[in-house]
Amino acid sequence: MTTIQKVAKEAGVSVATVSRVLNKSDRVAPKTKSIVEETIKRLKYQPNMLGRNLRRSESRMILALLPSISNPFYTMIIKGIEDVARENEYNVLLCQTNSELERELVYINLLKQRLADGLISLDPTININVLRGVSQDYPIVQSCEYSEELNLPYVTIDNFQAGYQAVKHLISIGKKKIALINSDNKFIYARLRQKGYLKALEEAGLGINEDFIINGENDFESGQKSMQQLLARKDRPDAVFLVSDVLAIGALKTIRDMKLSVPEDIAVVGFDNIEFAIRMNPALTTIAQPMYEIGRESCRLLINRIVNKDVEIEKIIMDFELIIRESTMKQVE
Amino acid sequence: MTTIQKVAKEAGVSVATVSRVLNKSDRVAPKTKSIVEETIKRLKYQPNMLGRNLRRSESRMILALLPSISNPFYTMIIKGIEDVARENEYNVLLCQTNSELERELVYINLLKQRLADGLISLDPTININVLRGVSQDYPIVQSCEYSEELNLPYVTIDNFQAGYQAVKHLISIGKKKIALINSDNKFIYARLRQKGYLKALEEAGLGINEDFIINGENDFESGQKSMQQLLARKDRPDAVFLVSDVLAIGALKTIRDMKLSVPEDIAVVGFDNIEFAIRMNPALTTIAQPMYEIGRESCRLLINRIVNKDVEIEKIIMDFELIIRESTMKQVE
DNA sequence: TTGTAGGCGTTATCAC
DNA sequence: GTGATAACGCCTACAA
Repeated sequence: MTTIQKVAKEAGVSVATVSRVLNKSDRVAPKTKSIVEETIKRLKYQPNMLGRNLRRSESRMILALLPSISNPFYTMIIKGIEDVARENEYNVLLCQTNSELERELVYINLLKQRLADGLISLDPTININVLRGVSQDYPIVQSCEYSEELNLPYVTIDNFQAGYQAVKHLISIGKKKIALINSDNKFIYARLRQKGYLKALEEAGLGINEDFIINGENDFESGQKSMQQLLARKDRPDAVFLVSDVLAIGALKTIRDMKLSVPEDIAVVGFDNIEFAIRMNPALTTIAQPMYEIGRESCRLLINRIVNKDVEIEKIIMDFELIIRESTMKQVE
Repeated sequence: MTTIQKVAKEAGVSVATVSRVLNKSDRVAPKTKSIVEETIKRLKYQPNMLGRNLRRSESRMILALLPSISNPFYTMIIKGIEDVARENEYNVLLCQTNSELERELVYINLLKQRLADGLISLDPTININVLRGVSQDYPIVQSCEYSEELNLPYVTIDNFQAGYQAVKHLISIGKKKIALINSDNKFIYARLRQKGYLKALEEAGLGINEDFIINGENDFESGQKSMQQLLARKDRPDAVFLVSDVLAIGALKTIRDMKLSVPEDIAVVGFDNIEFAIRMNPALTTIAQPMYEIGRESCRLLINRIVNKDVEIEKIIMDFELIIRESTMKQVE
């Protein structure tokens, strides 16, 4: 293996000089510099990051904790995180927790073992007290899902407003019996979107039917099942707001199986605007979050904190957008 | 920060002893051991992996090179890789190359910089000669996509047989004008599946129409466009085999837009059996690969090679399965 | 401008 | 069974 020692010897200089050339910081004579650079190239020398990392006491690795990369919701967020990381010469370790506490702890240990410099939490099942403890010692940023109790930076959208707008839209196209298929209320986004849903109904003078609110997992399966449950009722809803496109895609399958039509029998609004949303049959009305930007901002905040532990704690609210498609529109024949 | 030194001092032993306890390899007196363990717990000591990695000259990090995690095709493969990695105390860095050479090179540099111990290549756009050069110095395994020229371990399925079976199925349901929407022929899987397609047609005495074979990108967009191209023809096909479900989903959208029915007007067979396939309208007939197992095997081979550079070069062919669904079946009303 | 040398935290080879 | 101590490869005062 070519080490900095060999380069130094070969170039007839000290390791310090080679190191200076490598880190282009210090002043080094142009002539010496070119000799060293030539030698580096000739010996195909690449610095051993294991040595550098130990010396600098950093890993230049960022953790992104998420339940599963299979959820298309995370795709663009991850891309945003990775882009900013790369711009700042960090690598990103995607940590699939499968929402299991045990896995989360394994990854959080990477921080303690110095294998990662910071962590972006995208969906914590973790005990809030554990997170609080860790966040005192290591840089942590919350993305999308967050806890106000923790005084940590986060990036999110106004989920209350988003839920409110989604349901207002359904009301505006004449729907009166609007159901909500939500994920677990342990999530702050779930609680906020539900609040928005309730506010919109109240404002429109539509009564609230508790049976029209269903909480469950956030996957296809659950979307299908929850929809079945709603459609089995005598007084079935004429519209449904689902807190994710994945849920909505599951629901669309159920609706199709029951030979009902969208949006005539049931209008459907999803959330996230994942790639598939526009390709569904019918194309899905949904709330678009600026996922790429959310990812970028999250990573920016984290790196700020890694570089300067005492930087101001930013809390960023991004804009969202309601995208109206076939699932709430009369089809043009 | 708690270091091994502090633990040693606190426990009244030498760092060597603490290290022995940590690595549970060497014999150490039960009494000493328990004192050290107690001290470790009390001081909440966690070994600094930066130090260990430098000393051991390993990073315990595995690279998985793939174009994009957004392609659901990779989801279960990645899970398989990660599971085996974790079982062997490795971490996996998912490297999205976006099929750009430049990015691939960045990640391959991580090997040279000792930040990774090995690499699983899932879709190389990289120059074969570059890969050959790297593979002499570092452990590399090819997964799904591979090059026979490189004498490297790989895990894949019999893509020729798979293409052959898919098209035979279409023939068996009475289709005669069968098109192929393929990805780029630079991929070995693309060439093999095409060969299978041709063989099935020839065997059935169906002529080959060059215009029925379309090569393009492997994404929704391309599936949509290629299908448009086929349906614009006067003698349009009555069936199409697409080399990925993602392409097929795009194609289904086009077919729907044109108000044609599946499978009556056009039967559709995809490839990969991604999660969405069964949830499409109509549900998609497809070839299922044992993706999770492919991932596991790939990682197993890689770790074998990391541990022992001179281990036998295994080449593993896994089984596939044709899954018949609505897109090639008369709908039961 | 350049070189010397200490140390980052760990493991592993010697002695004892 | 245990303890010194020398690496691993790099960076960075401090000297020169």
